[in-house]
Amino acid sequence: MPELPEVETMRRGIAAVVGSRIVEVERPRISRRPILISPNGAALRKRLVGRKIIETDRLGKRVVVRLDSGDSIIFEPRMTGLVLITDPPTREHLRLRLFLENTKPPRNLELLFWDRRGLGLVRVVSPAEMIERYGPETLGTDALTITPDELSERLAPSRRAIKVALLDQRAVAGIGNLYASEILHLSAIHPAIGCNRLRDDDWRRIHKAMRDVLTKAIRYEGSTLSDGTYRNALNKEGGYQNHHRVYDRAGEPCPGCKTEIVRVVQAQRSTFFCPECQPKKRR
DNA sequence: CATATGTCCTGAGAGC
DNA sequence: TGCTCTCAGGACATAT
Repeated sequence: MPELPEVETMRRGIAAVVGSRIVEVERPRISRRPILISPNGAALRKRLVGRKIIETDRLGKRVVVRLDSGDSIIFEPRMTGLVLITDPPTREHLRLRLFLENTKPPRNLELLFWDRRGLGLVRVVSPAEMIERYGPETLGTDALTITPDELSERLAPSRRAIKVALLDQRAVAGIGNLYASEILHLSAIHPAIGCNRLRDDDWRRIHKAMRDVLTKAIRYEGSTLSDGTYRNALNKEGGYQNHHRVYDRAGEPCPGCKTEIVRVVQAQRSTFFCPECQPKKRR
């Protein structure tokens, strides 16, 4: 579930690791199928041990930790992954531990990757591999920096439903299933309308709603859903779930007009919307 | 080329 | 109570 707000919260939460040096790498033994960590074993240790962390960043839904060697560590949480600097939710699903040392307090820290379902991954990439895998040819412009014009240029030619198109990371990076529904409700756009049927004014509303929803969700440190999986870097719940307008609220009243919120399935994913505030036909 | 569908995974919750 | 089944959706592979 971690989308842009959750991943940005993780990134901010690990700020204390900047300036520290990696002194040891541990891959805890797990009684289930291991996640992908690339490279692995001695090669991983060689790329990381002795390296200093100079910066943290975010690329769409991935956390980036930049090293003084020029390499970057990419943490990709996918569904249930977490990047933490404190005790993880359980010992059982701890996937990677980086032991850190700093010249100033906190002197000793750990940078952890925890993942219950194990769909996430960790990758150490060179500058060239960084561009190849996550450059502008592969990954779209970040949802927080894209301009209204670029958003419509990238999406408007498509015949896909707007909700499905917003999930395409090659077009715009960072939006997932939860925030796509929230953004379209705030924009008053029906989720099944084809992108090529939207007008300039629609794109401007979508762009504004996208910024408003994502920045507010970051302010509340993301959404921890009923399964309780998502946590910030200190293993604390987010708060934005209490501000969801439609997501996972089928049958409840729309916050705008009190009509019952509807759940439909698009591209095998749940979409939530208000049939009154987000009409399919517009006059 | 654009778009659609299948796949991985765990654990919560439903239904019997 | 305890079993089986379904579902949640990140990114990517494969199919149409």
